[in-house]
Amino acid sequence: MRTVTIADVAKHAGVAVSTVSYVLSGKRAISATTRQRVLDSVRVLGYHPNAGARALASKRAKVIALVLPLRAGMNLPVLMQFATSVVTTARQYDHDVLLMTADEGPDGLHRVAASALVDGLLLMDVEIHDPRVPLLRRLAEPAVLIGFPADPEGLTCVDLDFARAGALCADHLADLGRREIVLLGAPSVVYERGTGFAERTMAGFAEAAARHGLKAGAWPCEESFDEVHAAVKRLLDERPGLSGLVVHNEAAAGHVLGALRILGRRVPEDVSVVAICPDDIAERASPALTSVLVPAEDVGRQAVRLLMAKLEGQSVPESTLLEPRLTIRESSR
Amino acid sequence: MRTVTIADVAKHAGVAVSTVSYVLSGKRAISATTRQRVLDSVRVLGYHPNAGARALASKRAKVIALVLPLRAGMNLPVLMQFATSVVTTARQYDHDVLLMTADEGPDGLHRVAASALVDGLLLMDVEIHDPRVPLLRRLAEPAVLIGFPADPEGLTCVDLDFARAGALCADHLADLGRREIVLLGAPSVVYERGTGFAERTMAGFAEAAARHGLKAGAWPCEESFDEVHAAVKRLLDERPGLSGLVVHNEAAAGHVLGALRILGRRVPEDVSVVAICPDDIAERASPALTSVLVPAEDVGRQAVRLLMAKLEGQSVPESTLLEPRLTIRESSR
DNA sequence: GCAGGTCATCGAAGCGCTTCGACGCGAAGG
DNA sequence: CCTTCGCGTCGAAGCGCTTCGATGACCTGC
Repeated sequence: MRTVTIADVAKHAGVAVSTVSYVLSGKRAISATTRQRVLDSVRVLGYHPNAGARALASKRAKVIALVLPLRAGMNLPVLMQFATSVVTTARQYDHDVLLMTADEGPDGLHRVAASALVDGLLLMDVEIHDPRVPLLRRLAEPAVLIGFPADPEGLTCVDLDFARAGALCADHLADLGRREIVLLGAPSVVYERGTGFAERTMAGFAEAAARHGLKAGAWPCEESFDEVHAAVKRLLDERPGLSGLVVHNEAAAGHVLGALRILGRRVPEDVSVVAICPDDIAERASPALTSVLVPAEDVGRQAVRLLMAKLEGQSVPESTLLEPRLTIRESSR
Repeated sequence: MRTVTIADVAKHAGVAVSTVSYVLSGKRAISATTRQRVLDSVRVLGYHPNAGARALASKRAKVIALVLPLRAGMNLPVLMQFATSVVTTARQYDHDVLLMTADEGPDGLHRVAASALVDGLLLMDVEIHDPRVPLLRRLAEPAVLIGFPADPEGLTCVDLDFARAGALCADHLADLGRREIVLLGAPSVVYERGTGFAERTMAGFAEAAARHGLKAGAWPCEESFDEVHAAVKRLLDERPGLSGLVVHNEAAAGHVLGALRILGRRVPEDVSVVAICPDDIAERASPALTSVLVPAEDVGRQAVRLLMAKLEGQSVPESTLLEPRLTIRESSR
């Protein structure tokens, strides 16, 4: 049983190969009757265009690369939601997704781009000084970045507006009458790596706190229960008047609540807690956390759309910031 | 700047196109001098073979599909480790990985296979009665499954030997002199879905417990802290003599320890706890959990190897069970 | 010293598809 | 009535690569 080719379809429908191609691509007008005949033949024979041949002739592989930082330190649920939404959205545009890990580095990107395996690139977890960015600028293939490098000039970047998110949290705590607040952030290694989003959150938070005249501070925060516990203990020792906490660290959020409980602080009576994390984590915590969600699905969808637009040759904004949304739950009032 | 083709390389090296091809594929003997000349030209010109053309001519895309269950209920870190190891291993065989979500279903598999987009398939999270299995049997493309359907006849399946894992846990607890033990498993929805590994663990556990003459039981277990807490409370009420616990649920493992602490049971003095989960979770828990790790990386590597072997036309075992390893930590003695 | 065999290389035929230019035909316009 | 146009369709030329058979050149061994 040989695989069905476009020539088989053409013969079966009694038309030329090119006619079948035009029916399938819609790039030229075809009469309704012919179109229907061809479509029927396609169905009857179970025809699927050969991806390689199509790519070769059209110079479009209909595949995009998704470069994921498959290493420790990232929040997995978010990554997954993101990946899912990228795959789903790409399929809506009739594209598939090639999975790459960041540790293939710039060479890997160059390889898939140069071999025309993919038409475009989606890079996640872009760092401030990302070695891949200079390459991207040189590449013919369009790319969309999740996150912002130091100089986004000429690139296309998408992200949650973390500065607004940080500010939103501070605003909320201020509204609740909390006067002394602290931001518990990512593990210190993340800051050292210069991942932009952590810093932008801090900046937005600090700005809003200052605007409200609050006493505010920001601490990095590790992810194991013991380390979180120790950090919260130190925090409460240094800031006995602490009444508001923003946790920008998905893995630590649950532990923070546990630590506060053990250390005799009631949430939300004594301390209001707000997290910047995916909804599922916030909801599962006890008490449920007021949170600004990282809209991983939106980011993925938006990123794919931008990439598709670029593939069409349309021009797109350099920077797309997604508006954060605060959901109020039990942990703050 | 047109992209460099094999013809450019041939001209630059002063040889025929086919010679370049043979140098690159190694499928025919080429003299050392010619080979070197060609390789130099490749380097100088920055040649990358066009993936589409290669696929078309050779009928090999050098891409495999990885079908991931990107939905709730799976353990994300494990999934990630697995995905990473698949991508890394595939690259070692000079293959790339196309990411697919399970929700494209059998049609999606058929599409990528029929369009020759991929040469083979790797399916994760195979269920007992998986609708994709009949399709796989019909497909020309080789496939490797992670997990076991009801009838693995004619397929190629890889998994941790969960029965041995369950038994290993029971053995360990018996060795410690624990006489009354319980297995806390996956959320009940997982059992209802008929995911084989959960049941096989239970079977192995029960068999070993019986062999040691232990009083044993098995409970499903949800994943939120509150539900875990409630379940553990109920468990202790019903089985006041409980002295050994096996937790086969990565998300709940940490919560179980917390619940025991709150309910006044010391670990490991009163209750020894063993988990079946990735090492990182076991290590991060407090006290650190004795655990049987799910060797996600091994599974991924092994699965890719099997798939590559099948692509070479070699015959491979229908079933590959990976031996579990128990790591003893603080939570049991 | 020549038949037979290697070894290294070449040329050309596809692989299955897209796309461009051409063509025939009926309708519209002069 | 003849030209012009546009619509629907066709044929053929690639796209860049692999692979098969062919061709010399060079050894062997009798």
